[in-house]
Amino acid sequence: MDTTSYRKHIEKRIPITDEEFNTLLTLVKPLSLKKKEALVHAGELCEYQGYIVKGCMRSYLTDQKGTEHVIQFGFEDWYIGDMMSFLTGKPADYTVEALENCELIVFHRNQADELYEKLPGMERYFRIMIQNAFIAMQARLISTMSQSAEQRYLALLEKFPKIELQIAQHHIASYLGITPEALSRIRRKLVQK
Amino acid sequence: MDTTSYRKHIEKRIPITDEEFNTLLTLVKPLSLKKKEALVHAGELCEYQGYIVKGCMRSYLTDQKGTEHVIQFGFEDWYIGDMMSFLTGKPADYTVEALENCELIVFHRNQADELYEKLPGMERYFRIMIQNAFIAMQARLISTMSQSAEQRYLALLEKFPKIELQIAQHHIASYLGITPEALSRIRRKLVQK
DNA sequence: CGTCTATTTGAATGTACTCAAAAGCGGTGG
DNA sequence: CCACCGCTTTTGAGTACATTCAAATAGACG
Repeated sequence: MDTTSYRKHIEKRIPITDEEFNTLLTLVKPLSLKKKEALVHAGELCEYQGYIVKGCMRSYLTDQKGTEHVIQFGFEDWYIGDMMSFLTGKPADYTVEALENCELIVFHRNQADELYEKLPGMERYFRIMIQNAFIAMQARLISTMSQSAEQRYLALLEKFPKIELQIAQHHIASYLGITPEALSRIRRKLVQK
Repeated sequence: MDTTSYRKHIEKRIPITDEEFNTLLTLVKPLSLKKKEALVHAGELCEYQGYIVKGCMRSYLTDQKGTEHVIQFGFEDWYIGDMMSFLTGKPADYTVEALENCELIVFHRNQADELYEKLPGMERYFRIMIQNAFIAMQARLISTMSQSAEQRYLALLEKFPKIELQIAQHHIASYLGITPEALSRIRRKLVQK
């Protein structure tokens, strides 16, 4: 598997030597997922955090009524997984599923201690990753609280102009926190303008 | 100022010697805020992260229409501040305000490098703090997306049974993402049962 | 081509919102 | 100690937006 983008992603945040990167590669492994396969199912322990080399994924929660809620999409060069479960060892709340055939580089939670011991710099790298995830999550909460569904949809399109080519409308609706019917009506209204 | 709870908070997550803790104390400072005073105003740089020794606070965002949205409450032994601004150096989105007279221990962003250099273990401590913040934020997003306002209100009461003694109802409504009128009606309905 | 799923459309319903006004409560000064 | 003021909470009426349920249309895939 091509690890170029993975290395670049790390080097953007912390310095890393060839030797260190090779050590890192002994602690992670490639994983292919076919469309609809999952990295983790809700209720299981999330053993891996995945770096997406190719493809796109979604993590979602199924509520008491059986409705799915998309928590996050993952695109190339993003991390995905149930962070809570991975970090705490509790069962995952989310299912993390491939929306198309995907290539991941995955990191097992049992190797976290070894990783931080052998490559202390990675502690900072993961801190930065989590910071970014936190900031993104907070931005999303704010937009949910302070904007209309239409505004959120437009903001999403602005941020990811090609999202509708990759991701089904009902998944986008779920991410926005509305029903597919509601999104369909918003789209119709926007086209009419 | 009494730093016992602060030290305990750290020791729960990482080992720290007397000497290290004393070093840490040279890098932070106590700060008192009177009711309604702010640690940071939206639009300014958030220079400090605050550890709340005593009192309670809220961070909130004011949207285009002038409506305030409570992002987070901070109670004793919690951190508060605009993480995004603190970490990135961009202007804060939130105002972080004391809801009653407060005692904080604050950490200045310019001292972050020095802190991590002198006390490398703190890198892990802050990673854990951010992880927890992320997990909490995500849980909140999920509850906003998958539960009714009434369910969210009941869940909040369960988590913080005494919250209504400390925090005004309209702030709680704002935190729940509804208007004060809507919360008042939910409460009436619950009492009638 | 046929089947299954996704998307669109329609109609009725519901939840929370806005605007407006009344009631309640707490603190301050006379 | 009471009267007043400002702010919070409650209540009412009308409205907007998204939901639910149901059905029709469109697309994707074997």
